[in-house]
Amino acid sequence: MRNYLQLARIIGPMAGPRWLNETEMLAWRSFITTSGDLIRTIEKDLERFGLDFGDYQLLVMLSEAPGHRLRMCDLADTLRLSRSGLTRRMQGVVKAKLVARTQNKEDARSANAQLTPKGMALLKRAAPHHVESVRLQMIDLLTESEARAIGSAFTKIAKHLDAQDRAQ
Amino acid sequence: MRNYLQLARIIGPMAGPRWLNETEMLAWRSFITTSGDLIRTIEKDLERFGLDFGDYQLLVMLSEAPGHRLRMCDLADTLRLSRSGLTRRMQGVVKAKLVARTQNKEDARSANAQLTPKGMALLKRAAPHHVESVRLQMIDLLTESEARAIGSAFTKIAKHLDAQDRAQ
DNA sequence: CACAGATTGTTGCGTGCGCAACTATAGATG
DNA sequence: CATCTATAGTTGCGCACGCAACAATCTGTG
Repeated sequence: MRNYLQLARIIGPMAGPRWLNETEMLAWRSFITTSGDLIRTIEKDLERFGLDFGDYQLLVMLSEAPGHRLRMCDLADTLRLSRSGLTRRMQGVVKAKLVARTQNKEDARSANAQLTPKGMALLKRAAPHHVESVRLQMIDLLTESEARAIGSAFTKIAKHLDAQDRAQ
Repeated sequence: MRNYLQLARIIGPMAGPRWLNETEMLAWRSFITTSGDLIRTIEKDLERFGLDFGDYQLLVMLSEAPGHRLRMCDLADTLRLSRSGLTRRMQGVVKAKLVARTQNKEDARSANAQLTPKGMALLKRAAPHHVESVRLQMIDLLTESEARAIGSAFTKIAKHLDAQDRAQ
């Protein structure tokens, strides 16, 4: 019993839950409740191009890759999709001729996703509207310092998640 | 042609896309890529209680409602679920006896979701771990001013989405 | 070279969700 | 009071996704 009391003194008063204060609670709750609504709204603005948010992100990632091309598994990683999830999502954009499947000369297991000229053209048409939508629903509502804070905050969070992941 | 040039002078240089600057781009991209990862990680920490993130939010909303009880449609609204989505989600928590369906005396169309003592007990057990998880993965990584900025930013975004919604 | 283990992509299956259609009830309007 | 419209909840259906199992291929070690 004395051991327990000593431990308690070391790790604090029962190490009781460190509840969130008002500022922290607002940060967490507003983030949780709003982020989904925000993304859904921005996704709606993409509908007229026949794209959903996942398709758009896929096109963007390819457009930024060397040769407008990525191995399936690398693309899955950047999109936070499982390999099977990407297989299914590819079916849509391939059918729409926005992306083509090509084979990888160096590794026969692997396949490439290759942005087609049609896909690039659609992306170029959609991007200005999408950016305007992101501005209207989010960015233009923020002060400079809020934008900076969000950037630094989520960058830190991402680094932390990554480090944790790497350590299994 | 002269008309076009005059118009251009009025609305600006082709009203070309207002691309995001570096700060804005970082805010948007870090938010988009990280928020999903963050939520998935926090959801994993809830698994040992047999809850997913949706279940947990449902229990929290009920626990904060008067009488630990909400009409189905009000609960659906707060959870950002469709009515059918809530019907299905309820099946899980009702089967687990965490929530009970009760009838509404004032409106026979309507049903109530009622948090059970067992549900409340589970929430009380899970909450400290969940809060610790939220701290570890997000809140404790933020400076005071970042937390404040995220709170005010997402609150503004939510208000704006709401106002837009109300105006159809 | 042979073969064990890792990596890549696909498929079957289960799950969670939204939409549209439906039923039941409430409220409004003649 | 009759009826018409709005609201609450459920069900059928389709879709996107992850997991586990699988086939094909690559890599490393003897």
